[in-house]
Amino acid sequence: MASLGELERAVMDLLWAGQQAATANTLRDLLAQDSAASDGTAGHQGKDLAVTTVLTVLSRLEKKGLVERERGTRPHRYQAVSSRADHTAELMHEVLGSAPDREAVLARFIGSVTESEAATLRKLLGYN
Amino acid sequence: MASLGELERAVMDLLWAGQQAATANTLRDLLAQDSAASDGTAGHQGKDLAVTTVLTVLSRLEKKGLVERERGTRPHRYQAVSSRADHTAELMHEVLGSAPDREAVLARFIGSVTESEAATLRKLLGYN
DNA sequence: AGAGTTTTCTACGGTACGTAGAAGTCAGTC
DNA sequence: GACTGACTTCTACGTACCGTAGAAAACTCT
Repeated sequence: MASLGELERAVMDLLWAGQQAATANTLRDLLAQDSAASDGTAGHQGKDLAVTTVLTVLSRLEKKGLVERERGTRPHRYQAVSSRADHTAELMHEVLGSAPDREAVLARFIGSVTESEAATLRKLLGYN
Repeated sequence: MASLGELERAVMDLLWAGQQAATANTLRDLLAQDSAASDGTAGHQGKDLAVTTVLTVLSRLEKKGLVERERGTRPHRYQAVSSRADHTAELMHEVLGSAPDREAVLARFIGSVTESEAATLRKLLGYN
């Protein structure tokens, strides 16, 4: 229960990128900017969104436990509950846990890892 | 683009478990059996499905590239395109690739790995 | 109290999935 | 070669999720 839609994902990316809590308006502006990056690399594409749209998405993300909001300040400020790295790692564990034969999965996983990733892993596992 | 619904997942689990290609009828029977396993561990739960339901799901899985069917034999026979381990590992890579800071993700991932998993990983990465 | 800002409520269209009946196709029989 | 039974395809409906946003309510500041 943790899959994200395209816009939800875009919002999370912004929250993860900026380390500070942001308001819905700020996020809407950032989304507009991003979509204006029409350099072909694409990404999200599209016209400016209504603030209510952003707020709806933020509410949904809050319900999913990915986002936290400060209700004290008047323009509520939103921030990611956990870092992107943490979230992604957790997701990876979820995927790994979805199979009964974890060892086999890890074997395949390692089999197609890049050399630099392998190096990172060796370093991380080294001391022990 | 690879998330599965509950029934789709149950069908894939059966195809992954049985190493042989199976017909829709066989799968329907297996699903009925599984759901009868009312030992509280739950899992999928539910009454017998219509064969057409199973066929629809199989078609969708085929379109997603997860399942392959032999059209030659009359009761078509279905089988998983790749093993569960392969599929799961691929998913893990997808998740890992969804973040720009892979190193950081791997660090968190390794941080919360069980000891036996860590051992497996060390073994797999050892020779090099 | 009034005006502007912000949030909540409600809602609609699209897509995915569980579910299955109706209709079409195929293989073997009389 | 037409008929029957098995199998497959087509079509469809209900639910849930997501993008999207207007309408209404709540709040703040003057």
